[in-house]
Amino acid sequence: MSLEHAILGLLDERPRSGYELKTQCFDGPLHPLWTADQAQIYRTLERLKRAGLVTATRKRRSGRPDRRLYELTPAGNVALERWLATPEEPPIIRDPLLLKLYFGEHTDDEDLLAVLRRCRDEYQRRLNELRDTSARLAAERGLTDRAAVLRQTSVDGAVVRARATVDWLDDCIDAIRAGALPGSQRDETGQRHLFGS
Amino acid sequence: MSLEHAILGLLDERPRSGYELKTQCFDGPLHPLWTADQAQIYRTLERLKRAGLVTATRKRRSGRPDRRLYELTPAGNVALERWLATPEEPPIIRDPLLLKLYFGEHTDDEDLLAVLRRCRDEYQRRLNELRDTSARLAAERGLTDRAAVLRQTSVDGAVVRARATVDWLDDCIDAIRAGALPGSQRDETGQRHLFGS
DNA sequence: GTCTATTATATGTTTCATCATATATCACGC
DNA sequence: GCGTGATATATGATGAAACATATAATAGAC
Repeated sequence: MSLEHAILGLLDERPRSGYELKTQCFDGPLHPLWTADQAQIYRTLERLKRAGLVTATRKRRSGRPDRRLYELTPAGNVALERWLATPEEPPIIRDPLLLKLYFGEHTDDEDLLAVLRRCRDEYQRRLNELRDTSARLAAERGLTDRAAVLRQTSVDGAVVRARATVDWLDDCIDAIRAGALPGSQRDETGQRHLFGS
Repeated sequence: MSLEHAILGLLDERPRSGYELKTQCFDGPLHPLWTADQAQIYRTLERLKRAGLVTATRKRRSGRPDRRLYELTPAGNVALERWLATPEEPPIIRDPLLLKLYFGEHTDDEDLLAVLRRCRDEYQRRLNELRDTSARLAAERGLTDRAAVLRQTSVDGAVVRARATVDWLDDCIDAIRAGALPGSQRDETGQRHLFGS
């Protein structure tokens, strides 16, 4: 499971608590790349501990509730490195938006546009978030820092997809607004189309 | 759930059996957009039947085992149209490849390249599959056919992402091969980098 | 002193997806 | 007549993710 290894990667930097993993990592710089539920994080930490890949130590702190600091064991480090060097199939993407277009024959232009615009705005929001993350990584980094360059590369991978999607959605929206869909209210003649001609 | 509605969309064209949905649809033209396990299809059909959105009739056929033909009820049609016109959040994407780059500080260049190339090849394979699907849709369609244009648009949405991803991976692979990563065996000086300068 | 927000961890339930496996009919080759 | 492959449906087990809820300590406001 990838979440396990994401957590191992984060603990490889330094020991952290479940709370810190959630609030400082998965809700922070990692958010546009991988999100995780709080419940899932604690259960995964427990599982990693049972597997001997991390150890936990309870820390008492004045002024705050106790917390459990997790850190990598040598076995955890090995598991992380092995996972990092192992090629993997890219994930299967299931996007309801594509289905709504695919089956959209009887949906009218206005409804289609509403569906497309909502997705466009959300992809734009994610793109902005990715750019923020990228800027923050750039600010932290030294130019000879392998880790920082790889992080930017990783964020960049998410950026190119988000940008391609926003551009495609903009094209779709413009075309439909121009009445390019056959059978639309704006296309009584059937002469103009999204594709071809 | 989107699978439910994908099935409603397919049954809206014509009545089909579970087997046909699997072999002719989800393993066919729909494959690059949405895949579904056989077990999941039959269980979803059962659920749609219990919800009154489809009806099933057992068909005896000489030379073949019996099959159950499912068709939309009026309620099923309403549910489909309502879903189609409802905007929805785009899915959260969790891509292990991005994590492997993000945490790749201690991975050496050769291992990184192997990971990237494997993903590149698989995205290229998917891109080819999408182009086949697109070509088959284009061959079937009349130019004034709203359904056909929307299907091509939908496939096109998947195409632009796959292409953007392949291009990005090509850039990454070329850069690493050129020794652009700080700390790599090929970059003893630390002077050349993937980003900046 | 009580209420609220923050910090911190934990458990129960449900849904979706995958995998494995079971079962049955029929065509066809041999 | 026996195995094999295609057609066809179904169930059990498991895992990943989401959502809700519970609990508890402390700080600070009022």
